[in-house]
Amino acid sequence: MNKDRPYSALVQRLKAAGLRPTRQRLALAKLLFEPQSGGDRHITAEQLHAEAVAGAVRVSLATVYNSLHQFTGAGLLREVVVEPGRSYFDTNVSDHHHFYFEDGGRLQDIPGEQVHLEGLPTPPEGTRVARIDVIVRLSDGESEAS
Amino acid sequence: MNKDRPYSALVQRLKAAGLRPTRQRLALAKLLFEPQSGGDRHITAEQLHAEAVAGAVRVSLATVYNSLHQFTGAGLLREVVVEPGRSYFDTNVSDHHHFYFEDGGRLQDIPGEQVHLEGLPTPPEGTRVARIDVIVRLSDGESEAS
DNA sequence: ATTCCACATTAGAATTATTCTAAATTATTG
DNA sequence: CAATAATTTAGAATAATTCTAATGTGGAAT
Ligand SMILES: [Mn+2]
Ligand SMILES: [Mn+2]
Ligand SMILES: [Zn+2]
Ligand SMILES: [Zn+2]
Repeated sequence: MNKDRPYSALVQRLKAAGLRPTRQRLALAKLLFEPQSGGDRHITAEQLHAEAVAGAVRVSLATVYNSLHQFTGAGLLREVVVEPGRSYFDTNVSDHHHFYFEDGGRLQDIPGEQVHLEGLPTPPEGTRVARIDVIVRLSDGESEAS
Repeated sequence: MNKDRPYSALVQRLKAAGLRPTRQRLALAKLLFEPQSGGDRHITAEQLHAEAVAGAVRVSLATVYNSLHQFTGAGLLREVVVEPGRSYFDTNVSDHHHFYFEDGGRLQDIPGEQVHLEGLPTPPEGTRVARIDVIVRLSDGESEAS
């Protein structure tokens, strides 16, 4: 609605996270949190950098890494590891799980409420559960008939 | 019982997997599958290489990587990814899950039977579930009182 | 508006885990 | 014992990520 201040919501979001709303962070936040094609995103640093460059945003890869980690620290993103040597950053920070398509290397959300995990042992003394990740790895091919 | 042929069981295991029982593979298999301190192992390539070297086994890091991947391909090991840039190889190839201690970077098995996962959506057409990983990430600190 | 400085960005080098290459070695077969 | 194919290996190469140290900038204070 505000064509005059198209970034004001994002500016607030960054400020609230204690991050200065710089040109680079703002542009990256826009790509991450306001995608043209709605919905949540699962993206690597390299991919985001490529998008930025394609969108005529001047930003270094180092800054993309910095920003992704800062956003993650601030709870705006979540880091998901499915393969050695590749980190995905997830704009969906709610409790949820993932399908991982092993061929294409794509992630797809599984809403957290609909999954129930039972029978997990109590965590050892002196530790607490920081997070539970469920990753359903999918490969090509029809599933077996029952 | 067989002091004469202490490796015969491992030799069979490798042969059955279509892998020549070379000195290197045998020594690595022994470290992996016959640990002094019983129980399953979660180990990185670097760690296994260090153990081998410490045990006066001459083997290159490249061969450790090769062997770990060959063992994994043969179903003798399973690869577990919990952190970007670090692969653990798991001697427990049964269906099971993991506690991950974020501070020390250690993995601990959670038996598969005792955990029940319900409400997972059906995998998309043309795909099948290759594996389901549940990783319970633990950090230091007492858990909240209820 | 100008100054100031803590915070932010950046190019490029460095690091880390892993893979590749091509030559030397070894296990098995005949 | 060859002969052959599989295996090992040192070292180079790659890929993702982090680090360094120099430069730039947002925004508070004047
Ligand atoms: Mn990270
Ligand atoms: Mn691998
Ligand atoms: Zn997600
Ligand atoms: Zn395990």
